[in-house]
Amino acid sequence: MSTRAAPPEAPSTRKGRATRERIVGAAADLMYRHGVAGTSTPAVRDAAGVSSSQIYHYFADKDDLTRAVIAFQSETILSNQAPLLATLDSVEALRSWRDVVVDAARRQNGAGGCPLGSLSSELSDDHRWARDALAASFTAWSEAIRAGLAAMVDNGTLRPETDATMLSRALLAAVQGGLVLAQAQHTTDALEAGLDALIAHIHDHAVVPG
Amino acid sequence: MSTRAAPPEAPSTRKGRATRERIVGAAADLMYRHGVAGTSTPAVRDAAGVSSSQIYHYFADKDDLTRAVIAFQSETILSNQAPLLATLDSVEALRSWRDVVVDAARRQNGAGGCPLGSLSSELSDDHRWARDALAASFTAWSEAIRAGLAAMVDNGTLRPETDATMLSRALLAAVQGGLVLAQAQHTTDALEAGLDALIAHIHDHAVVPG
DNA sequence: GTAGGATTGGATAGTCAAGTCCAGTCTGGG
DNA sequence: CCCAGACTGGACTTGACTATCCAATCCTAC
Repeated sequence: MSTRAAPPEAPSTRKGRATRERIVGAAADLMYRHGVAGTSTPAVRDAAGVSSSQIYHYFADKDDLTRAVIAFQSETILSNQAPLLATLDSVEALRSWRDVVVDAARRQNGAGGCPLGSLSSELSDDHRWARDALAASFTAWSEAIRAGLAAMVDNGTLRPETDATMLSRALLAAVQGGLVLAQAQHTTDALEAGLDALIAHIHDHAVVPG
Repeated sequence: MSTRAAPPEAPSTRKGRATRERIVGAAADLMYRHGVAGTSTPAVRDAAGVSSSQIYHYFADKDDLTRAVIAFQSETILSNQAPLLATLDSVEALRSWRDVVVDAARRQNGAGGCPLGSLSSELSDDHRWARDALAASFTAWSEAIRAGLAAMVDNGTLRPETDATMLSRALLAAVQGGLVLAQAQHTTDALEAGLDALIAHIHDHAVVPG
């Protein structure tokens, strides 16, 4: 219930911007590995190499810092995914997108899950502001997939009646669920199964050449 | 690092068993709604109508209580799912399983997500004991789905070469991912899209009658 | 009914995190 | 160079949570 206004997102000096970024980066890393509740501001302070007052100089409170972390992770993921999804022009390209996702999960044995998915699972129920931001990110992600599939319809790879919206939702659900299961099982089996089954289904809808 | 041994799971008196169950039930409910870290032992004490010492009489510490909650939720979910999955004998039966899952999510607007998925997302990275228990539950769940699909192969509904193992993993991933997205988006769109796409894919593999 | 273990109540120690305060240092425009 | 405002360091307050302790009460087997 603090009435203190949130500090501006971009500090006016170069040094200030660097400090703010260091704090967000350290917090994002810790929150990814240990959750928001499992990340104390003292831990962020040490990891970022700053002092307590810096954190509260740049952020109104821990919720405000968490907000910045959500924005940071959304930006990171979407900017990583966008180039891959913007060039979907064949089932082959879809498969290589799948490989990137699977490889990323495999590289860390499934640990961590999806940065957005983990944040959502922890925060969505109790914090409206977090849920809204995360829902928007998921929608943007799903929309990027949809646009990629739509391009495949446009270029004649997929039949015109393909429901790109539904398939993009299904693919994102498979990614999220596959990552949740990978986290517990330390295997990408479910992630691969989900994506492969859906891609096979999409392939069945491909326009048969000739 | 306490050296105190965990108390036995079943207290020797009727009253003791009832108290223990009340504590686990209250803790499961609170942890489902607010996460494990978001659930304090005082909150469990009040919700269960017991006093602090009861909790530590029946459980070695909060981790031990969390362990009991994981077991409770696994048991609850698997015993709810088992009857539906044991009778999968047609694509129609698969669709009604889908409806049960979707309706359950819709009834609470996606809030909460999957009790096991939420626990896993919060605990798997940091607590080996939790991850192992949750991985086992997910495996059992997936196996129940696989057995249902295998029955459909056996009775001739699905073609013999159907990969029931892979499809069961894909279905579970769709459920988990769909619930994660439902939690943020307050919509079962992704859950429905994932399950419907997979069921359509399975339907494509059904033995064509006649 | 009664002894002895099982169960219960509530106070409390010890720990740690969130957020505040203020004095001191840096930075950049004039 | 100089000053106003931006930035930094670290001690400190407050409050909550985990876990313990021990005396009192309740069961149940005998």
